[in-house]
Amino acid sequence: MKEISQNTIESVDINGFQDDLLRWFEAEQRDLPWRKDKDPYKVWVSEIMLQQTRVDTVIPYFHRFIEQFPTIKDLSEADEEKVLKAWEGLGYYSRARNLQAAVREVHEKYGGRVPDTPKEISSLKGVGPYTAGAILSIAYGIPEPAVDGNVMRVLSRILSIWDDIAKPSSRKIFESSVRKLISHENPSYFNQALMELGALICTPTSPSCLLCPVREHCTAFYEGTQHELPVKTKTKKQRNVQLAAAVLIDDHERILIHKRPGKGLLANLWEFPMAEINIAYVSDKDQMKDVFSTQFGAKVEIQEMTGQIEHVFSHLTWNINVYKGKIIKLEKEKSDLKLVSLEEIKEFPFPVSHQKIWKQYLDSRG
DNA sequence: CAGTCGTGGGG
DNA sequence: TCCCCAAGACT
Repeated sequence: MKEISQNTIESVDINGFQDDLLRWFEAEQRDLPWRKDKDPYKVWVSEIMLQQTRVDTVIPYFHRFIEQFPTIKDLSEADEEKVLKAWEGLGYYSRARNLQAAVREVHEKYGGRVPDTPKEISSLKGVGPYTAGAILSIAYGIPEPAVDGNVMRVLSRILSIWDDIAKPSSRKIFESSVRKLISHENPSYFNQALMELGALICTPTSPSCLLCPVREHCTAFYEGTQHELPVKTKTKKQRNVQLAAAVLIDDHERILIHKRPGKGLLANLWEFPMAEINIAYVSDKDQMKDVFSTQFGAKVEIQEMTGQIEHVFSHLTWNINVYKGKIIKLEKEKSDLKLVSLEEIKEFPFPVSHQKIWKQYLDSRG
């Protein structure tokens, strides 16, 4: 049996820890666009974008989003299609739809002022325990915990907490730790500093303990267990889905696109007509014609298979056979089907997988 | 709780 | 190439 210490929070010099952490953050924090002011709306947008997404990825999206939707009123009045287009490529698109729904609620119910109580802010769509604490502390200076993956990693090492951070129930342990450790003079910087430390120093695989401003407070550093913490069980591997998609053109050079359902994977994004196929079949052109005809009520002619696309999601992989074809006749108007020109297609939000399809088509077309 | 929900970068 | 991951929330 491994001898481990646990819950050493009683032995932590809380004031010393706060001082060392905050001094480091004031000197070393990155110059990030959402740190220019404390506008709760901008803090909110940044926190939603940063969910499961790297800082470097978010930066250009944040700039464009705030330029296009500078205030809560602007985002409230925007078409969802525009919002999704601004989110295109960022992933987890329900974040964008939930953000707009929540912003509309703030606009109507709170007169455009982001609420500053845990109860009210947590009731907003897309605002979970982490985001609630982040907005309350960063925008309003309220000493609430904001426990993300960084904070769990950092505190698991400092306090030698061996609970599995993959389990939802573990977050409560870290929240209660933060409540004991948090600076009431500057909860905003305290929370941001814990995350910044996790991002820059106390990294997952090779933490830079010799550069760490709080290593003197760190149990894992003393015991040499920084590479064993945090404990995190791994996820199981995903399944594969075999699909066929087609770029279908009518005799006016217009392209047929399909709007995905409002729930589930890539909800409300547009795509080229696509259907799941049985790998057991040899998917020849005649069979693909039937697939697209029945699925989309369109009389089509498939010319050739132009390529294959593999796209990996968190929990599944798409293998897409891509076809090129012509539209003979659309049976009737459907709101989720549209014929668009080469110019118009740029206005619609597509998932990255179908951006690949479009790029491949344009290349093959010369 | 366990599965769903994206994407691009890095070891 | 493969796998893990990165400032989580929802069902």
